[in-house]
Amino acid sequence: MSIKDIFPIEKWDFKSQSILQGIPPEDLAMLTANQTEHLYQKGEVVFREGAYPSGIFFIRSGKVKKYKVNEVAKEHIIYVANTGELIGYASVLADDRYTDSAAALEKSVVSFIPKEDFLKTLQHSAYLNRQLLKTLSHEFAVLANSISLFSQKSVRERTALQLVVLREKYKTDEIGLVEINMSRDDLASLVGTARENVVRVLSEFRSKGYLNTKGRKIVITDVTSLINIANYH
Amino acid sequence: MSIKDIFPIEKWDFKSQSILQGIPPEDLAMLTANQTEHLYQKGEVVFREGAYPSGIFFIRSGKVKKYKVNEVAKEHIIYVANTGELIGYASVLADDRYTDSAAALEKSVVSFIPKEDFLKTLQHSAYLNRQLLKTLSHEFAVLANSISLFSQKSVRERTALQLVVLREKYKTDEIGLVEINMSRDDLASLVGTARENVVRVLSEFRSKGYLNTKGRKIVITDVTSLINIANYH
DNA sequence: TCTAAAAAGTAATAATTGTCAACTTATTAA
DNA sequence: TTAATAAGTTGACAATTATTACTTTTTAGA
Repeated sequence: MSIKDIFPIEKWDFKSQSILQGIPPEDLAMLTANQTEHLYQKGEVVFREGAYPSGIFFIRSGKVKKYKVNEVAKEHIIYVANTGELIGYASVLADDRYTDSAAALEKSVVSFIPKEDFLKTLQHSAYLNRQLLKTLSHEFAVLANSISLFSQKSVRERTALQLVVLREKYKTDEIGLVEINMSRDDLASLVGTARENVVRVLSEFRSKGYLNTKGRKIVITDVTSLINIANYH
Repeated sequence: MSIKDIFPIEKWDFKSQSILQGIPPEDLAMLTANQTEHLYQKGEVVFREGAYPSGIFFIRSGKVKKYKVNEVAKEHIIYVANTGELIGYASVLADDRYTDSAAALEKSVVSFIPKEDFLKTLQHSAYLNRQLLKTLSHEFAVLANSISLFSQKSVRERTALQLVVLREKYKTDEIGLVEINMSRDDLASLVGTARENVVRVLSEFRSKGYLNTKGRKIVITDVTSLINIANYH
């Protein structure tokens, strides 16, 4: 049984991978003509909120957090972008500054595509246009889900849900046990609460046998129970 | 002094008005060829989450709330759409069911444009494509702001902020005092808390001279103080 | 492999928010 | 106009969440 039968993962995942999948080769060539590749260390910033976008980013490997920082320097993670996803493009399209920051959650390889190439390709490629509209609309729905998550669920429920979502994101090709490798601080700012609360909830889940932890690593052993706690009908 | 000098209203407002503004006449003609108009009474539902979209909606007059309903039938308002805004189009573009519901907050006139006309116009109009991409990207940023609002601000701060935003939405053409005419239940589900909490915060603001209330109507007399409470730097 | 430094985990307590009950003020329809 | 109904308001209290202070474990570098 796949998790998709019991949990609507698509409500929480952007799948911007699809943007470049199936793109006509000549459009892709135009888009990637001047791309550059860069290795980001864990914690390294890809772009910062408020800066003017000079291009878009494609995650070749690794994971990147998208987050906002408040007045007292506390982070709030809006989304965890995975290998194959495109980030930073909405700000280019809105002709606005970056509205959030992005930083590598683990060692990641990211390609940079200059704004000019992106916009030029957009003028030529009906396919890219269509895919962007479709993807953005979906991402919009995902964010709307996140908002009601915050306004209507408890810390315990939100933690359970984010763990289920993270488990999907940390899955590797080989089927087997999934290790979620994320600091408690990052997990807390994803759930939207204090680190202590996340730790407490994790302890409870551990004691009930839903998961194991080893240092920062989390292995979920009973997804079904977590899905029930997240209360998704 | 305009409010724009002290408060970034664009961070909280979709401005999807711009989608149809400046559209070439022939594109507009194609889009609106088969539109129908309908008067919605206060509270009447325009579309419901989970339904398959058959078209998009243009608000000719009035205000429409976009909301989600949870398992215990509690509403959460994601956004208040105003006269001139387009709604329901993201679901058509994502080729998905409606991901939220829409209902009139006051007597409203709404035009319906069939999905086929919308998609056909989209294939012909580079302008519409560009505007939609730009608008969706901006709306995405607005939702991201709402998420951090929830995760990082108290009920009191959120209430202050939503009042400032609502004041802009309830402004009429004539300059003068603005009456926010919204039920406490709707205001509470916009702020994301219980009705009682919103009432309490309103009482405090009233006693401090930031606003007056008369029944459900709210008149803000000191926006600056509210902006300071919302803590927007 | 040893050892600081960083991160994870725990407990107690304070602050905020949610819920219930009672009551007052508006609104609506007979 | 008035009775009935709905909506708004207030207070008390319970539940949840944040904060502070601290111990234990893990990690990364010498």
